[in-house]
Amino acid sequence: VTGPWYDLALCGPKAVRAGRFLLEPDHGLDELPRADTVIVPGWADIDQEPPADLVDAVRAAHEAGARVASLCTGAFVLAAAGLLDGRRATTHWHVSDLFRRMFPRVELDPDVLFVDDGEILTSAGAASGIDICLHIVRRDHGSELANRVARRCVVPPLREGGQAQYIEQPVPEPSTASTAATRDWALARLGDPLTLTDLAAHAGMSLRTFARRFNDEVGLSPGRWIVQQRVARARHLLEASDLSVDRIAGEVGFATGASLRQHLQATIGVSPQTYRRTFQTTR
DNA sequence: TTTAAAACCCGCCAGT
DNA sequence: GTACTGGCGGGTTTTA
Repeated sequence: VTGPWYDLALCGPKAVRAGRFLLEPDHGLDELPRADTVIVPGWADIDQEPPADLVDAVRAAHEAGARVASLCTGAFVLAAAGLLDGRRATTHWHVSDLFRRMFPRVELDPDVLFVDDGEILTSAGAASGIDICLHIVRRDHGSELANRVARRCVVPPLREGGQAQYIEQPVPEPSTASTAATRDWALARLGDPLTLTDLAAHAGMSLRTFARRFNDEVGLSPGRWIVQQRVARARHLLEASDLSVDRIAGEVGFATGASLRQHLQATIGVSPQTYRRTFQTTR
């Protein structure tokens, strides 16, 4: 199957400078309501009102039935247009406090890479714009094509975890960031059954404290982290080995092949066989 | 595929 | 009062 799958146009009121580049729009803002999908990129002057003509054009596009997505601080434009009122949304974690003050009616989730609320989508900091665009491709054309696009761009088909793992932790003192040793320990025996109780015992903490520290330091719960590590290792084995799916499942610590299938389906939306066919180097 | 048991997660709260 | 710990309940997810 070959493209083009989308017809891309850059729309804006005038040429804009983005760092050292000058972006020359193909169309004015009056073209926006004719689009199927409108993507609003990061907005520089977030503490000022976005231009009224831009806000109006985005609102008009939405009313005309367009799907509207924002990248990074582009969420401020969507919010100013009222499109996010009462909806879940996200933006760059660094500006989440300001965003909350300016748009209290938006249900802001600063912990995710992107939010898909049907016809309105918002994404977090710069690189998560790639995640949301891949997500849109996946929605429109399926996982297999999305994965091929990801592969072509040399990015992961789907990143796990939220923004929290990228936020600087105020006090990650090596001696006190003490789930790190337990994470190494767990990775070394990922193929064995590992329970939260085992991990907490290794760290010398109660279940509750271990889970809480882990969340603070990693941005994921222990259980999710373990599954994510197992899936990552399984993906590697699917790409690089000829082992059977059941064998790989056992190898990375899933009790059954069914379990691996289910988690792979949940994280990247494909079966192990499909994944292998897409990513295994030709032999 | 379905299902019951086990494990996990997280808000809540009392104790230090 | 504040910061942290850790047990509990029960809703959710995962396993077998």
